[in-house]
Amino acid sequence: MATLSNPLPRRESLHEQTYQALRTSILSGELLPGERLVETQLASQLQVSRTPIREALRQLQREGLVEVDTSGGLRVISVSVEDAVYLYDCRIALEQAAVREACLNASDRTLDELQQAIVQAERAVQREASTLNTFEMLNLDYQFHRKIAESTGNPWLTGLLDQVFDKMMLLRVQTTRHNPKVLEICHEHRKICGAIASRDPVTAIAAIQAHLDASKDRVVKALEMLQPRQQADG
Amino acid sequence: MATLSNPLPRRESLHEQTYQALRTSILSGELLPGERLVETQLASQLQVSRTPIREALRQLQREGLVEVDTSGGLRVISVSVEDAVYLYDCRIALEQAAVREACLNASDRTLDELQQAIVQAERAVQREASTLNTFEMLNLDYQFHRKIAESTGNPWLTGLLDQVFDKMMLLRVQTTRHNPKVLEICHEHRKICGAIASRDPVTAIAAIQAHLDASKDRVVKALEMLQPRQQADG
DNA sequence: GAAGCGTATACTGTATACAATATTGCCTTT
DNA sequence: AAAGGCAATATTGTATACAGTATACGCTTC
Repeated sequence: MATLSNPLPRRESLHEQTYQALRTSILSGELLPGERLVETQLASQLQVSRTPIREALRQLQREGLVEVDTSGGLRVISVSVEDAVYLYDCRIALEQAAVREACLNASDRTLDELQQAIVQAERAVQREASTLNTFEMLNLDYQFHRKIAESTGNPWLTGLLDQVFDKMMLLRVQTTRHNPKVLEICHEHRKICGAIASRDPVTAIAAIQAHLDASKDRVVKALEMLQPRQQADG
Repeated sequence: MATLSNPLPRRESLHEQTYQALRTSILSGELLPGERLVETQLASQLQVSRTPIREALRQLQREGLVEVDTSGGLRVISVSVEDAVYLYDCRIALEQAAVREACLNASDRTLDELQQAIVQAERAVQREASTLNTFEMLNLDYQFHRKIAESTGNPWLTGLLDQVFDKMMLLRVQTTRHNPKVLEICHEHRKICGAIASRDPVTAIAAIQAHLDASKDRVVKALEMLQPRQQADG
C-alpha cells in the first residue's frame, strides 16, 4: 500500500532487477558454480541491453558471488570444503555478536516473529515434506537467523551476515538435498529463541555456537563425501 | 615480477581504476560525506566515459560507501555516532575471530611482518610527527589489523573486515585529527602481537577486545563532541 | 508580491555502436 | 600427420546517443 508517509516506490531500475534475477538464479542453483556468465547471452535471456547486465555483474563481483576468469570472463564462484569452514568461522563470529545484542534489544514483537519463523518452518516441513525444494527450505532456515540479526538494529551486521548467508546458500544447495534434518534444526532454533526471550546472553551464545558447530559438521561431512578434500601430503 | 606461475597481469580496466580512485577519494576525505556524485562530472574529471564510472559506482554502492539519494542520485555515506557503535560491534566480533585463528595459524614470517608493521608505524610517528596526514596514519594502523586478518588464511574474513575498515576510515578521518594518541596504540598493538606470538588465544582475544573498546570509546567521544547525538526525549 | 504553471536544464537510465582482445578452427607447409 | 600461422568468431571494454525524469528558474496571473 502506498501512503503519503512514504515516497512513492520508484520503479525498480533494470540493473536492480537484473541483479536480483542473477543473484536468485545463482543461489537457487539455476546457474551452477563455475558456469560462465556471458553478457550478451544474459542480455538476450533477460531481454535487456548489456548495460544493466554489466552493472549487476559488477555488484555480484564485489559481493563475491561471481569471480573473474583467467581470461577476463566471469564465472559463478564455487565453494570448496576449505571455504565452507572459513565461511562458518565468519558466520559464527557474527552470529554470536548478533544473539548477544538480540538479548539486549529484541522487542516483544521481534520475539514473536522469531517464534513464527520457527513455526512456519516446522509447518512447511510437515506439510510439504519432500515437495519443498532445497532452496525454499534453506530460505526458511535463514529467515530465522536473519530475524535475529535484524533484531539487533545493527544494519551493518545484517549486511555482513547476508553476504555470508549468500555464499553459504551456494554450498548448502549442494549438500542439503541429502541430509535435511530439519526437525532437529527447529529444535535447536527453539533453544536459541528461548534464551533470547529470557535475555540470557550466555545461554544464547552457547546455543547458537552449538547450532552452528553442528551445522558446520554436517555440511563439511557432506561436502567431503561429494568432493574429497585434497591432502597436502600423501 | 611476472613469472610463469602467475598469469600475466592484465592491464587494469578503466572501471577498476575508477573504482580505486573513487574509493580512495572517499576514504581520504577528498570526497566528503553527503557529497553528491554526479556521473558526468566524475567522467570529465577522470577523463573517461560514464560507463566505467557507473560500474565503479555500483560497486561502491553494494559495498555501502555510497548510497542513493531520495531522488536517485548517489551520495557519499555519512557515518553517525550510532553507526560508529554498530561498526565497532561488527569489527570486534570479526577481529576476535581473527586473532584466535591467528594464534593457530600465524607463521614465523607473518609474526615478523606484524612486528615490522608496528615498528614502521612508530617510526613514522616519530619521524614525521604532524606532517603525516591523518589518512596515511590510519592506514598504518589498519595495516597491522589487516595483517592479522590475512594471517588466518581466511579470505572471507579478510574481505568482511576490509569492508568494515573502509567505513571506519570514513568516520575516523573526521575524528583522529584531534586525538592522535598513536604511541598508546602502538603499545596495545605490541601486546596483541605478543599474545599471538606465544600462541595464547585467551590473552590475544582479551588484548584485541581491550584495544578496540578503547578505540571505540575515543572515537565515540570525539564524534559526540563534533555532532552531539540526538536525544529521543528532552 | 505570491502562487502556480511551464519551459529549460541537468542528470540518470538504457541501448547501441565501435574498439580491443581472446579463442577457435582451418589451412598451409614441411 | 603435426606444427604453425592466419582468419573468423566470440566476448569484453569503452564511448556515445537518446529517452525519461527530476530540478530550477522565470514568467504569468491574480
